[in-house]
Amino acid sequence: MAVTVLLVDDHPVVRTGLRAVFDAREDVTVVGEAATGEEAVLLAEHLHPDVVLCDLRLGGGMDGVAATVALRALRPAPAVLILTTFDRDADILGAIEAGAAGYLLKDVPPDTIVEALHTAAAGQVFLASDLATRVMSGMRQPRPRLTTRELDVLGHLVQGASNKEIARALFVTEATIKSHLVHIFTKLDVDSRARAIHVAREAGLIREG
Amino acid sequence: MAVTVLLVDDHPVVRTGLRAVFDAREDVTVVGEAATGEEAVLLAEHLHPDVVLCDLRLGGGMDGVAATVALRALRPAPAVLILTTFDRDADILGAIEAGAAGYLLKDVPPDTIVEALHTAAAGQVFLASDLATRVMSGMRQPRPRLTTRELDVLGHLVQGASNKEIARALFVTEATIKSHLVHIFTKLDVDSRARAIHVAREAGLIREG
DNA sequence: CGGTCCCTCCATCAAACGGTTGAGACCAGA
DNA sequence: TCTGGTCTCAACCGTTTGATGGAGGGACCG
Repeated sequence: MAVTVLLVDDHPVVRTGLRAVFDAREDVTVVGEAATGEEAVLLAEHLHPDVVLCDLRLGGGMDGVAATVALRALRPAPAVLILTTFDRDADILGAIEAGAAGYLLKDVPPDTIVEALHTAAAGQVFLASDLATRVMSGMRQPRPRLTTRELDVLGHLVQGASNKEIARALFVTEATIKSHLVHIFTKLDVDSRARAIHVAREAGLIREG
Repeated sequence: MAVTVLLVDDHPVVRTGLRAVFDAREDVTVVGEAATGEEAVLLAEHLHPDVVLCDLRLGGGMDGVAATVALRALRPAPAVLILTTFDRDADILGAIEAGAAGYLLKDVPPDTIVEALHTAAAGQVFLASDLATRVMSGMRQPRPRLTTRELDVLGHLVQGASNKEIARALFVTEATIKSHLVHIFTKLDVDSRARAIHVAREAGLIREG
């Protein structure tokens, strides 16, 4: 029997391409398309697709990870398959943690996407082999958990602000910023602000990747 | 008469989508597809398309900008239209400087792509209005030109290296690094390494965007 | 050949930064 | 109630950084 799929991507061209691929096959049925995460949740609620095929970067305020969380909270919950161009470890881990049933890069051949759809519909997880090994190694060293305040400081840090400037921006003393920085450095296992900026970007702890 | 187009994108799904869009129209004819820059140049040499529709990020060693330069060197030279997801100023400026006839974001409606194809085929430049204003403002403040050595130093800088570490890595004295940094700071108009990292990323002076 | 970059290096010095220790206040959960 | 985590602040000290001003050699070019 055919797997029912909801396409979610803010690029009309990509949706058209996916629909063209699936329409040519018997074993996959596209039941709808959405351009944003909000739209995707609304449609999934009514269409009950087996799988939602979702991009990570979406137009609206809701990104792919947030959309995944919302979709998995539905009853019955569709499987969510992430299809995107970004292969940063942080993105992949974030998606898996959010409950995604798989992570695909857009440069894979169409047959692989179909294969992943069936795997996801069967309740299993599909990960490309090279990604899988990276995820496993990433699991061993879990992403550092920064507090909201520390993320505030980090946000200014990556923009090149000095301690004094961060202090002014957050309405606290420079001593407080230093204290936060000590914790940040410890959690990120670095010993300088410059390196903190680097690993923060690598770990995907900040927006605008 | 129909515009002949060569599609260049490393994502099969996107190529399929574009082909589906164009095949449904009378005024655009797809004459070929390529997944890499090298392939694109080879095909363009034989197929003589009016326009090459090209992604910025390509699989092979040649990116969209390099491919644009190579394509524009052909005789007769096809118009090159960049279609991508990245809207960083540095990418857009780089493409225009390389001789692209336009820059489109993948979230535009298909009709806009067709419109841009006709504009490019007619020898004119097509830029989305919001991008156009940014390009103009960017032209006023041209991208800073760093020497190769300065880029070496910057490369280590953005990875969080200290002056001492950069000196060791480049087999020179710390004093030399400081000297380079003074020049880098001057050119980037900053006064701290952290801010230099930030504006270097913004300006697209370093790899791995 | 002289000029202009570029790369290299030196010395000095104030300011900023990183690391440390210690501590009080608040709040949520055991 | 006490504990743990978070956020806040302070004082101290050694190191790094950035600014300043110079200098020599090599490469390229008109």
